[in-house]
Amino acid sequence: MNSPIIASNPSFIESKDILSRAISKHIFIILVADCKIDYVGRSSSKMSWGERVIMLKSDGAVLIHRKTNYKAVNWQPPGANITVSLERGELNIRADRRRPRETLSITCRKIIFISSFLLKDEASFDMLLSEADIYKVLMLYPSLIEPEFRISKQQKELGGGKADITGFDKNGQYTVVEIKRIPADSNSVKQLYRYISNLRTTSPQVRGILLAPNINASAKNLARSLSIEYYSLDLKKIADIYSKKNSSDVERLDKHLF
Amino acid sequence: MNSPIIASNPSFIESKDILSRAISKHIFIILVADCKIDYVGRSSSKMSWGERVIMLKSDGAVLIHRKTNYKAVNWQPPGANITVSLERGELNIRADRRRPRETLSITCRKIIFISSFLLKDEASFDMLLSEADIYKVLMLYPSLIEPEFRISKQQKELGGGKADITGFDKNGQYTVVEIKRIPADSNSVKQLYRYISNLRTTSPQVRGILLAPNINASAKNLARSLSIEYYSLDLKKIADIYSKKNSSDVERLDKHLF
DNA sequence: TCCTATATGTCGGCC
DNA sequence: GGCCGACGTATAGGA
Repeated sequence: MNSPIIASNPSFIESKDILSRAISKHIFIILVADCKIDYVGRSSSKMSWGERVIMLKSDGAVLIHRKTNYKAVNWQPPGANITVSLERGELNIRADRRRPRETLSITCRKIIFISSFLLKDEASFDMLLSEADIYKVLMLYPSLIEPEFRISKQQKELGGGKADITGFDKNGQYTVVEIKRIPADSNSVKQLYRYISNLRTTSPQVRGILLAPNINASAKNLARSLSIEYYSLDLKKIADIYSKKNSSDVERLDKHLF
Repeated sequence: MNSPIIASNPSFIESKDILSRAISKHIFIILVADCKIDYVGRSSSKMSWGERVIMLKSDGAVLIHRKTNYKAVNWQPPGANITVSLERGELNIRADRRRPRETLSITCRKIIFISSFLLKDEASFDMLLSEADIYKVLMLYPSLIEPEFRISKQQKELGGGKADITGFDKNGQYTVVEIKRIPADSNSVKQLYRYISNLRTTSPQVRGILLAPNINASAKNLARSLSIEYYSLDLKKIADIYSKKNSSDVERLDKHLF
């Protein structure tokens, strides 16, 4: 964090100066202002005067937050072109993007507070136990799926980069395994069913196994009616195995599979 | 905006004081801090030290923003229980919620900036031309759907409170109309197909009409193969009609249909 | 409470 | 760049 700028009740001239400079230098800006908002694009919206918190990020993202709710009331994703102007005694901030063509206009009649600064943040964001992580562990220990389960050498591309496993059960029956790291719902069942339904036209005994930490009642019923099996997945056990990856084969899997 | 509090480089003691007071009084807080984040819940994530912007809102919503991207990297929706504590020389902010059980922990080793204030904002947020708005206009002027189209007195509950219209075309053929205010995709087609597919088992000539400002190529193909018709919807025309609602029947529709 | 469908969904994959 | 599918999706509305 170097050279933060903080100004309370700045004039429009001062505000415009701070904003223009910060925007051109891709510096983070927080603004608290009495403003009105116009958005036109895929949808359109309008909001009249009120005090809101506005963030302008270094990548062009724009966020307008009201006093409640966790989502921004209006926004522009990264890459927006941000311009600032003084018009009729009001400070206007516009954020435009093409494809889709969308414009966001913030008209301020009073700047309560403005701050701009650089954020030093190089940390990685680690989502723990992703579906891909579970996949890696199961690939290493197929018996976690089912005793004597053998994984097919050729992993079918089941669409959309999904981390699913195909193989053969102890009776040699071809089996498709779908992994979820969150409770399975009827979509999970339907998805697995889509995968195996055409396989079943030629060999009806193809098994579909859904592995998830949990399943809701309707999904369970749907699975039963579609002859899809559900087994609960012990995420803690998987996490324990995964956490020992330092000296283990998970690293090799990382290299070879991803 | 009354009595805003702004502090640069506050001590932990001072910060905790400001935070505790603001949280108990449900006052908006913006915090810029060098912090690390732990989230455990439906998923889990971890992020080590870095400078981020944190918002604590009056309704219990918590947002952690990094220097880029328009979405918060971690968050807690409204209703979270927020607690602040000093532990081992670090300031910890926890936001917990039940159902689903989720905890978000923000550990700060340096507070760069803290500000708390009330936001005066009573404005309404107006989303213009919703699907329901289009529905109202088409209910008033069925010929916009198709010349001589007659709307069925009994609107079928087609599921999920959908703003869809059923009626009869100029040949007396039963027709289901699905309205989209954004470009139609294959989901739109599939949805309409689900509605009419069982109707078609008894009367195969039932028509399905998809009305949208636009349609993508794959959806168009899917529609053709499922014998669903697509017609483009002139949103501008609809908006023009809708905007004249003051003295018109749209108001009556508002009262009677919603 | 659960289920369903929408969303300015966003995001990331692959083609 | 577009299409497709998952997401800590969130969110609203009905059963």
